[in-house]
Amino acid sequence: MLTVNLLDAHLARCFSKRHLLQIHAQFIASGLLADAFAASRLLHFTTATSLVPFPLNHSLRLFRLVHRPNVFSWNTILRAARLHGFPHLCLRLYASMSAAPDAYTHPILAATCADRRDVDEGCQVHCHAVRYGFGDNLYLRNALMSMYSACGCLGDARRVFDAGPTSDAVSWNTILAAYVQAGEVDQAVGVFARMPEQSAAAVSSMVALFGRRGMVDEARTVFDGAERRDVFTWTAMISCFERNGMFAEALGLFSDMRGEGWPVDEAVMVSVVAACAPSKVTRNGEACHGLAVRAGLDSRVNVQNALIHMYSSFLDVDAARRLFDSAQCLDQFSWNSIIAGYLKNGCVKDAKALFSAMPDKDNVSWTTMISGCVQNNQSSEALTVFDNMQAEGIRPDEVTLVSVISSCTNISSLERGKSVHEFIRENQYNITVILGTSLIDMYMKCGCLESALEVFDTMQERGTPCWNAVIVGLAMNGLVTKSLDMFSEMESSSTSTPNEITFIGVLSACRHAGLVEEGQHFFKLMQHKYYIVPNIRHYGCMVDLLGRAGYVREAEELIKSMPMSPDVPAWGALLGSCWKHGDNEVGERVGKKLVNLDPHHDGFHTVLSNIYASEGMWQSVKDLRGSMKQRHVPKIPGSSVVELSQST
DNA sequence: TTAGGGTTAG
Repeated sequence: MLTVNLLDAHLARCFSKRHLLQIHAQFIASGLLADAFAASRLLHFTTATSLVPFPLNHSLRLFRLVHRPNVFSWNTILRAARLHGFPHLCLRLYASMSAAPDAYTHPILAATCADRRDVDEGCQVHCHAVRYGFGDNLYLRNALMSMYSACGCLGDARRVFDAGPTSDAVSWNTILAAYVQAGEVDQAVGVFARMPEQSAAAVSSMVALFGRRGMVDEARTVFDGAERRDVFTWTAMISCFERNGMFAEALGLFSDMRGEGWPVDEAVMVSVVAACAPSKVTRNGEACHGLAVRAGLDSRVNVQNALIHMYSSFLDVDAARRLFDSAQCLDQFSWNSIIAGYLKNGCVKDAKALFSAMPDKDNVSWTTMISGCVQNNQSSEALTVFDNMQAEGIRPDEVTLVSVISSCTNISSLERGKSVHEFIRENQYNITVILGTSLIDMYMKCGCLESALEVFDTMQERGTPCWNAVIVGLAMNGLVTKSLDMFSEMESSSTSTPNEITFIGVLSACRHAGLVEEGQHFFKLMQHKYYIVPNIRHYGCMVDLLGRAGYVREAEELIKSMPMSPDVPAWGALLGSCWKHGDNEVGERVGKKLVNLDPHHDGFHTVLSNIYASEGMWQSVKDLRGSMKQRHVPKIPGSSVVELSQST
């Protein structure tokens, strides 16, 4: 005769399907089905077993045979339905419950509503639980918080958190996760600071949140001050460095992590491989690949994908392709990465072949093709791909539209640009900083200043790139005063800080209008107020500005003081100015320099020979003429030199 | 019983 004790003993030794079915048979034969407690024991075992192919079906069949299932059995079957991927069954089962729910019942139901993101049913569960008197139960409140946050109702989650008499570690981690997932930095920071115990999970998610928002210092502070760290925490910090362009720091921290004896897992490997990708030195990346192989992680699809991306960045698309071809498992990332790899390496044909062969093209796949065409100077083709994307019914996102708009800019198609802008308005896209910037840039380059400024005026969030597009665009269109006014406005706005591109804009505005004093003022301002080290383009602008205005000696001084070697356009601009202003002494020095720098450029030979001619140095003229490729060059060389000087 | 953390492609 089977008793409950005997049943438990059997179940503890049950390792085969055959044995389980024997237990079942005896269970039914001995009439234990009428014993709600015994039934609950068997039911509990069957829901979790892998001995039968469909344990839920198996359990449901058994459940229906039980005479009067107790609430434990009901909870067991509800939990099983949820865990086996049938959350929608749960509320139907709940509605037919023959036993009164207990404190365990509603948390399970709340979790199923969270799984299905169904806040209406979640609310009903909440009401039921309160009506049964479980409103203050901590487990219930934690489950409800999670449900509300999964459904995007952060306010409700917070109300549940604040309303209860007590909260535990789960409550704190849940409300923190709610804010982190929603990207609510301020709220997350507040909760994190008040947490009685900052778990490794909490630290990891804060570091990751700061990392996503570009707040590297804040992430570092939390990481350094953490009492508890685990592999997740290290990965979050490494990834934070990686995604914010601090690749050396990422690799350095990985080295520290290994030095402390932490194991290397898949996720950290992915981040580290990603940190190796942008380097021109391939040694670190190859070492990481070796490490992945030794750790047995190189066959993981995510590591494979990161490696495909890395070898593509090393311009070794063949190595990337070998990994792609030999992978046992490919996912969306694999396809998108290898296609991006071909495009980065200029192989548009190969990219297209893979693109048409790939099984599911998502938004990223299409965007990869569009931006790849743009990178490879095939902007018209990019627009064709965009048309096909829309014909396939795939919704472009802001990143897609940025590439599409830049195609319009590249082919100077105001008409298409306007229609894309119209599409953006009709579909109520959020004009993000990058999207707004590309629209402004498009209108500016097409000469539609009004439309450009209209976009700028209607933007909610104006980042530095938008201001730059306006300042540079106005300067480019000859509206120098307006451009400089916008710069002042930018300086007085608290949200954006000028960067090196801003100063390229203002300096070229000054050059355009011959504003020497203003140019010198801005050149000092960028260095002393904003601590921006001038780059070769800033120097180029200043040299040209000074030279054109006749300050040839000052321009020469500046060019000599450059910390980097001046490029041909900078020297060329100065040579043009020397000729224009008749400073043959400087002109000769600069001309000689240029003839050495670029021996095939006949224009420089011509200017220099003209300088020699005007000084009556006929032998030097003859020598120069001998080294020129073309015999009949125009005598007055201004045009070619001027052209060069405009290259900024 | 309940909840929670890190990773890759445009």
